[in-house]
Amino acid sequence: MSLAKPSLEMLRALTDENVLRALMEEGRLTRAEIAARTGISKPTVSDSVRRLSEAGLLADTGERTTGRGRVGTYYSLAADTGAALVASISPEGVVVETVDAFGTATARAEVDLGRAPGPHATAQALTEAVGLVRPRVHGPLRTAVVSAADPVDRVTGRLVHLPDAPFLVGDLDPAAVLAGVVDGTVLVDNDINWAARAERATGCALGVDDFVYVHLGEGLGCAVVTDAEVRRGHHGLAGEIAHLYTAGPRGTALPLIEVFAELGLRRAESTAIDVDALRAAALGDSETARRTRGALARAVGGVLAAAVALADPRLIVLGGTWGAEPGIAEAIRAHFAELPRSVPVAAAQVPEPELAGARTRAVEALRTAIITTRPEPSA
Amino acid sequence: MSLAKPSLEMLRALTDENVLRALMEEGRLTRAEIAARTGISKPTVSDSVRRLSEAGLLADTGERTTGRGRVGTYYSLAADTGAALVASISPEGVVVETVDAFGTATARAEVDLGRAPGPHATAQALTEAVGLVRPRVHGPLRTAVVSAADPVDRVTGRLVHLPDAPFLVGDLDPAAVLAGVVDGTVLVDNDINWAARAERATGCALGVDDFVYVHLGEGLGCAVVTDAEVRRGHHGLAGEIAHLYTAGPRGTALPLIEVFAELGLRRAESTAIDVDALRAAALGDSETARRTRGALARAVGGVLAAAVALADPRLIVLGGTWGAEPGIAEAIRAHFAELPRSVPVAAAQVPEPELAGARTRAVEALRTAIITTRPEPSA
DNA sequence: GCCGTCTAGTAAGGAGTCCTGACCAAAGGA
DNA sequence: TCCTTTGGTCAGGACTCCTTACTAGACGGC
Repeated sequence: MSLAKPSLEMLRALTDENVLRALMEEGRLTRAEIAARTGISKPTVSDSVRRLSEAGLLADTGERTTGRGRVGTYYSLAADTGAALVASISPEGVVVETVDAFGTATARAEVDLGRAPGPHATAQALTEAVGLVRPRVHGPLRTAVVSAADPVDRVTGRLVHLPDAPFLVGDLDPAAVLAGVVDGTVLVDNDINWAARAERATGCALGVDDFVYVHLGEGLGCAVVTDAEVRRGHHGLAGEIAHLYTAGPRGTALPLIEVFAELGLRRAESTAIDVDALRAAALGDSETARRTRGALARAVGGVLAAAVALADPRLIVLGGTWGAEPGIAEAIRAHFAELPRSVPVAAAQVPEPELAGARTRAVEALRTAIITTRPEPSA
Repeated sequence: MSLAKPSLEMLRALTDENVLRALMEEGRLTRAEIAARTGISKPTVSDSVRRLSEAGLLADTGERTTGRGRVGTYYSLAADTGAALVASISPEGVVVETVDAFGTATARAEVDLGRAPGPHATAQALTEAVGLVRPRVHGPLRTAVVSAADPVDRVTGRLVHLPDAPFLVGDLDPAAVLAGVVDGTVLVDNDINWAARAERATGCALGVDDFVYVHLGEGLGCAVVTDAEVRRGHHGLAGEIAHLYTAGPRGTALPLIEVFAELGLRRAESTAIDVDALRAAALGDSETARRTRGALARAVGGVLAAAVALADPRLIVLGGTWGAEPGIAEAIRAHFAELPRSVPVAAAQVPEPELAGARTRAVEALRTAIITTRPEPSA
């Protein structure tokens, strides 16, 4: 780790960054307001604003202050500083959004796949959705953040098929599909990791630095958040719990995904869980439903215990199509509360969590992209 | 997260930090050498050296360059910039060292507890050992780093007793014991975490950003390293695997620590493992030894599989009094290699790993303490 | 033994950044 | 109409870093 070399240029860049960040957070500000917010003196802010305006990053909005005193000039980011692309990829289809540096979603398109899933159709759907939003945004697409419903290789960004886990979307390289339309980097991560980030930003894990998010849907997975970050592991496969040994319905040790096979809750010809069948089997007051819930709670409880032992979370969040289902979540919570070293359990609450998490990161990435580009004065 | 406000003072502080860090790494340097190393110009370095000398942080060593050209003056950290304390606490006794900002150990003392373990005797031993090293160091003890053979509460720094895990040292608050002799902060962590850091710094996990260190000794535990840091979790209890469910000797699911009870390898009146008995039972060519090794390998293998699923390490390191034992380690490795999603397994190799890891951190902490103190010029 | 060479360090000057304090411009209120 | 209030500019100064040129002084070749 080499230390940054001090220089006046670095100082000026820091001032510009302060000004830009203030405007990104507030939308529009006068120079006096920027000075008050950042603590930087008024003349210095004026200098910075002039530099950034000449570089094309800021623009006079045309608006003026009203009230006592001299009229102030509102500045804001220039209209063509660009946008970021956010995409969510699942076997059901593709959702694409664009966001600007203020975090405002500027366009959105959805393309359903219906009865024709698969990697090729998904890639086409992604291209189509991007084509729908592209004309609606000004300036370049400076970065993209993608959520995918399969494990993602941390280095290559490609979707990965693990043994004993369903391959929901299939072999796909989102970065390659987007390479033509997006200028900067494309960040791809698993939908569960994005959902966990969303719960931490705005949901039931608000501000919690250490928690585990367990996703129970067609696929099984979890996200481990420690020290305020999702930890992806070496390949990006941290939290792939399908093969984790836990307690099976007859008390024997079984890989988690096999529990669903024993219970007859997997879809034919696949390792994916049949969520409708599971709901039908586990919900209600019948004795068999109660027994199924118990089996699910024991199986999931084993996973939670392992997560607690290894990650020591402050909280466990249950998400996914059946994980957040009240009847089932309650059974899991009740069983887990009996174990030693139990931890509070909460249900996920953010809607479209994978998109929300990816959107937040996209705004961050776009902002740093804007700040780090320091082009020569254009005018 | 508020952004640092740019100022000339900050720039100067950065220059001083560059100069100090260069000297900390190299020991002694002339101003010209500092300039070459840091990329900062010679006049600026001369200014910084004058400032720091007047503040009492640097001193002319009296040494001069030899060779062609004008004689240069070697500067180094002043002798009284202080030292850091490193302590290792285990039921066998206490080891205390002092280190200076160059990372050199300047004094060492060991106090064995022999047949009188327990928290009270340990606290006394710690005080005694500190008393032995204290007169041998110049300047203040500006920070301390402690390794303890029990789980450590991340917030309070106290040793913690978990259900179903042995309490080897016992109820102790190292920071309170050291409060009188150490000026700055006291950082306490579990010995296994320190050992993992040591393996990453100099051992078999050199430079690996994601790995899991499994400690198999009297107690059981592991350290999870992701993104180049040991992750401690909310309470600091990440990696406390004694209660993790795994495969027992008869194929049933059992908490890891119970496996040793079933095998008759625990000490009387305690949940601690009888390492001598374990060695006697598991080593050698007999059929029963082979069977015991198999049982151990299956039990540990379940833990490794859980760690792989949740943390996705690039490597697994086996440490501890019997975990690094070749015969047993090989059995574990062979069993684990058969599982899906297997990962390379290595044996720990750093001697006194908990002390080595704590020492490295102590040097870092001491260095930042020196850099952040910016006292008014003393002369 | 002398002189050129080479290197550490200093001096002078300048460019750049930020700040303080004074000042100016213009709108609203009394 | 005049005063107050506020955004913005101007002038001057403090400070930091850099480049360039220079000095001090020891080594090595002849």
